[in-house]
Amino acid sequence: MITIKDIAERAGVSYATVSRALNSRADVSPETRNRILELAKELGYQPNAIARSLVKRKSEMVALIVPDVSNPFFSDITMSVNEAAEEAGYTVVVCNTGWDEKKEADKLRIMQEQRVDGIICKPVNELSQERLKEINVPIVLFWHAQPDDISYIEVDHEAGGKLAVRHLIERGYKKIAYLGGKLTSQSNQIRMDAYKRSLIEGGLEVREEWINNGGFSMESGYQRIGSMFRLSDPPDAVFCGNDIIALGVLQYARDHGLNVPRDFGIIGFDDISYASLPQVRLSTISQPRDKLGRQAFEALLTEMDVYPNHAAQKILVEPELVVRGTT
Amino acid sequence: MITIKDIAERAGVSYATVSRALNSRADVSPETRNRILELAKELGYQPNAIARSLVKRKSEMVALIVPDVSNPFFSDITMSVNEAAEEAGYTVVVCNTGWDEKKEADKLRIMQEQRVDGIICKPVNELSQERLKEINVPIVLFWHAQPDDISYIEVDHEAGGKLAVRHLIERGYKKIAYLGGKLTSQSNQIRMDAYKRSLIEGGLEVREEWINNGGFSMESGYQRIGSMFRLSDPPDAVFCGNDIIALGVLQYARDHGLNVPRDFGIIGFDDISYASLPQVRLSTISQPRDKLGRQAFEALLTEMDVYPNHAAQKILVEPELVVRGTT
DNA sequence: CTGAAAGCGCTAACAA
DNA sequence: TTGTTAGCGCTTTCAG
Repeated sequence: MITIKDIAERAGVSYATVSRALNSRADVSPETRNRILELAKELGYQPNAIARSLVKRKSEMVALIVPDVSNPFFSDITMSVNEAAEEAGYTVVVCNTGWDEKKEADKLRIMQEQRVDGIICKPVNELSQERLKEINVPIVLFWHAQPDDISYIEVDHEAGGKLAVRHLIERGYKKIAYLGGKLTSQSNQIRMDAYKRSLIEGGLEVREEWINNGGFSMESGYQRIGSMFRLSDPPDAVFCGNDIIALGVLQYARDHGLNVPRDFGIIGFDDISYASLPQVRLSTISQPRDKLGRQAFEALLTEMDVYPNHAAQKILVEPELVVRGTT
Repeated sequence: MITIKDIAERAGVSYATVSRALNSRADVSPETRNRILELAKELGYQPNAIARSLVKRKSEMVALIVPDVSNPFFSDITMSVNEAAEEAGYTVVVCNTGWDEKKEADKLRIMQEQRVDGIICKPVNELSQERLKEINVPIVLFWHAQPDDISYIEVDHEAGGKLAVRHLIERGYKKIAYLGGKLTSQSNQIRMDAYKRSLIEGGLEVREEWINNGGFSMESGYQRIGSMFRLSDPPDAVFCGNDIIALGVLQYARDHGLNVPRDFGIIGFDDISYASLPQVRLSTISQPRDKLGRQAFEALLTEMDVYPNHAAQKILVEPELVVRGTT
């Protein structure tokens, strides 16, 4: 591997001069500059970013830590964060926690050891105060974070929940169920609360047996709606905590000959790409992933700017109702 | 940020000793070892991976360069590479090229400057000899690479193409079209050749107007099958270069009241997760993404082992026919 | 405009 | 078992 010293030797200058030329600083004579640049190209010189990072104390890398890259929602987010980062000259390290808090802690640690300049993270559960204390790097969360000094960005789940339930009510459904994700998920909580409130506002009853929280998977949705249909008084519509769950429900409906949306209404949350597929056409609450990703990165940028102070940005992105075939 | 020197000072030892203790090397007395470890924890010491990388000339990072992370196929690959890498103690940097060769070249360069220990790459097009020369890092490609000294892993597209077309013929379709991806894509070429050969073997005619190559998107599939249906003699089945294209075709069929599979047969390639969705049920050729990802990383590991020599692994993964509702 | 020299934080000989 | 020392490849004062 060839270094600036090699170039310096051949050019007959000190390696400090090479460094200056390569970084196109003004205080180098055009002649030596060009000579060095040519030599660098000729020798196939590749700057060592590691060495540079060490002295500059900046890696030009940011970490994106998500629970599941293969989940379309997060892969869209990954995409848009990547785009924004690239424009700003940053490289993104994508980490997968697999919804495992231990792994999450590991990734958080590893990324700090790698001295990334900042972290964007969708935590599995709420990050404890201790864990937050341990993080001494600019960070932006996809989460309704409580601490004042932490920046977050999120969709307005409250508004989203209302949107969904009101829509169901307008469509004439009377027995609306909620099939949520993990109970520990705060956004799930918020959606569920909005669900309950909207039900009451709409003059409908809140029935505990129509509320169920569990995994964020198709299988889980399939299973859980199945149990609900075995109730003596089953629901006639369901608001799902995310589209994946809704897809499971749709599959169940299909397998059991239910007519959607006539006999049973389904609305999801997220608007993942599946949702718009032919013969899926899931009604849902759209989270604008491109906006989320971009804004998250921009928030991180300003956070990095003011670090170690905090910009404390609290960004709430408005969701949107998308009506398709299942309601 | 606290360093080993800080710890050394407090512990009253040289910082070399601290380094030894922290790396749990044998030649440190248990007492000093424990003292140092405690001190490190107490001070919240976080090793600087950058500094370590600089001296060890290893970053414990590998790059995964793909055209589109948000494409379910690649996000699955990303997932499985990630898993395998993690088990081996590596961190994965995921890069997105957006099917843009210029960007690809950039990413390749940047990753080398970051001194990743290895690269797994799905090139947009075939990498030129020059470009290959410029890469002085262990690399594994998702591609039928020609050079003897380059390792690659790929699905056996030839076998996949045969599988698809033979299946269509068995089902009784007589006028089978091919809707491929970019003509410059070698795997697309191979599938198309297999398509033609299988047609001939099956006693069917190869008609140029039933062959069309274009973008790997739903929109593209939708548009292109539309043009084909406007032919005076349209096809009665189509083998699509990937599932995304097939999804576009399915949408077209649905929008135009075609009965699939009775009037028109559709088979895709990849078996992305959409394919198994309720009311999609796309017949397809499955590429085992978990296996692809894992094996790619393992190949990279042995490649890194023997570097700068080459292991020259040529791995062909067998695809599988998955029959669902569209054929 | 250029060179000398001091580090960035760490590992790894080589001595002691 | 521990300390001393020389770097890894680069940026950045500070002189000249």
